[in-house]
Amino acid sequence: MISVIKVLVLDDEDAIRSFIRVNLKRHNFFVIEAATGEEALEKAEQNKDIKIALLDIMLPGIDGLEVCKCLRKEYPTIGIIMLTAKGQEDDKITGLSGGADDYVVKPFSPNELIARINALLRRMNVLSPQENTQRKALFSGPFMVNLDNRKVLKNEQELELTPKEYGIIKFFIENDNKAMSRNEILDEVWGKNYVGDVKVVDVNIRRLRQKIETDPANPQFIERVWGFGYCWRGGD
Amino acid sequence: MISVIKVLVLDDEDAIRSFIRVNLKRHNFFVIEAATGEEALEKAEQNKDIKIALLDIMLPGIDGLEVCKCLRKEYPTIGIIMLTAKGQEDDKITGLSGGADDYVVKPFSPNELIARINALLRRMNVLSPQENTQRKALFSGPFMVNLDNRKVLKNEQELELTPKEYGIIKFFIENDNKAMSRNEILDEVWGKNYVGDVKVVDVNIRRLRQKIETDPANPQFIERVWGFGYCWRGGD
DNA sequence: TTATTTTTGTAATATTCCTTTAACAAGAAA
DNA sequence: TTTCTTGTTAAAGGAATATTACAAAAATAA
Repeated sequence: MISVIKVLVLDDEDAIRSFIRVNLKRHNFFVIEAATGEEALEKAEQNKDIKIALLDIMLPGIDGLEVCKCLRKEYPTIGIIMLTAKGQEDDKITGLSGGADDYVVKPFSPNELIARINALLRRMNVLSPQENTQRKALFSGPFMVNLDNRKVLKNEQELELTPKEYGIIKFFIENDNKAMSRNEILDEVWGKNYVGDVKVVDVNIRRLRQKIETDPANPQFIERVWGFGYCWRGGD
Repeated sequence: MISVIKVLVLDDEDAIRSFIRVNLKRHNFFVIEAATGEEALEKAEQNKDIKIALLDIMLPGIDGLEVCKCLRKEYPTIGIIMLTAKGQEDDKITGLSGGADDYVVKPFSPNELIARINALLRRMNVLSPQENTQRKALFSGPFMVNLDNRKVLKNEQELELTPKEYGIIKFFIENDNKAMSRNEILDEVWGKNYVGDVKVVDVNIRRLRQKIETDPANPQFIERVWGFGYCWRGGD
């Protein structure tokens, strides 16, 4: 049974809140937003079942650290992740000693944020075993790569991938929208010591396309980059 | 999630502020202007989320260096680029030791300024990965060359370029407004070992023009330089 | 172990797309 | 005009990629 997980997001920048909201919603989190420390505490009061709080440290007025301490005191079971800008490294320690469970350094990718939240949820033991496994994963478009059991889903549908195919799609999704040369793929998936023709990449790409593309003759996820290699287009 | 990046521009000359404003806006920066040091500090006070400050050094009253030091002290995470006039080279050291992150020597081209800002933003790590990718790009007039996924846009519209065409336009834009001989182009795009007629350059230029010029019969971006080669005119 | 299945690499062929060549036209300079 | 440079076009040629079949190797099961 998949219970909805409520996440409180505190950041004064609209753009960042919006960025976080969109990405959390995509992963079925219920998002509660706050632009100020006061608002955050208010929202927490109203929603006792918040599981995770994402708190920006740098804020006008009551800052993220204050909010962190208050939340920790009032709701000891809540998971707290601090959002810190690079260069505020010192704040990490401050944040963690202030009762936070983890921190994410801006800029973070949606996938990193999701990964941190999922990791924290796992540590907090609020997940059922199924959910627990489900949350060790990469996401891209309709794909989910479960790093735990090495299974890949497309639209909740399991794909039957071979080890090489799994390696390729994982590498691609880790490098969304970046053109990768055959040799980069070879080094990553086959290892730097591999001796043999680079052409193996082509053949394996072909097999992978056969399995993941809606119309393998007109690939939309694995794009070819003439004279260079291939490029993953998750489309997020 | 393209969050707007606020840039503070301090220069006493209207013309220069205007020049910078126009070009920054073109690249989706939010521009905050100040004509005096006092005004700059005021504006900074009002806009805590300024990411980048462009400060002219030579100013009546509080000069750019003073402003730099104040900003650095009050807002340590802000990125500071000094604008120095040619001949004030000494100021470079002064500027950087005063806490600046970079400097640009006047007169500068819009593209140089944008490139410096983007490079600094990347160093500052304030960009989300997507933005970061977006900013690993070259700009020239309506063109954007994404170095990450090797795509070229003209007015946000993707162009379908072949590898050679991509190589040529990239080389051109890296050398905006500089006449390039056929052999320089050949060496860069085809490689120094290439054996064959230099004429391939002409033919490929022709095809590239076909794809990028509004009126290929009257090229405005790729200009011919009689008896020498070609020259890119981004028009910034 | 042996047998069976699955996965992977190789190689040959086909296909598509890109590059080069070459011949001619047009334009500029002498 | 004559000569040289550049632009245009078409077609040949070549290179990169896709596809396929088969064999080898590895993993799995009996």
